[in-house]
Amino acid sequence: MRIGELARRTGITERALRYYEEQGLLRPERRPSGYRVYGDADVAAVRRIRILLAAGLSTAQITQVLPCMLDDDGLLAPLCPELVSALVEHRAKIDEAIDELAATRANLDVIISAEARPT
DNA sequence: ATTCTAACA
DNA sequence: TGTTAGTA
Repeated sequence: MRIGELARRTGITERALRYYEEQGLLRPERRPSGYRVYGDADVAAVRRIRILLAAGLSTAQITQVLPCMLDDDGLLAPLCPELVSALVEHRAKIDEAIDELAATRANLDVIISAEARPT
């Protein structure tokens, strides 16, 4: 199938699909015309990519992580133990980000509650 | 009608 | 990422 059909079947824009290829996440074949040709397996591949992106992984990390992931019809499970620890570390990063945002929100609250009263 | 690359009021 | 221009 060409990019248009893959886009329809995955709900991902053609733009994003081409971007995934640039990042090495997909390696579609090329017709002599230059058109990309994807296989049925790519539909599942895109879903896996979306799951990993939604988990906050960068495209570079996804490229390395995908090879040691088990895809039990939609449910991704980390195989390599190194990957598990890497994901746990990623989770810690998220916790840090949450803390920083909470601090930022607290600073904003101080400003909001200090609203000037009419004189 | 579709897809491709490259580029950005 | 959207979008658009100019092609094949």
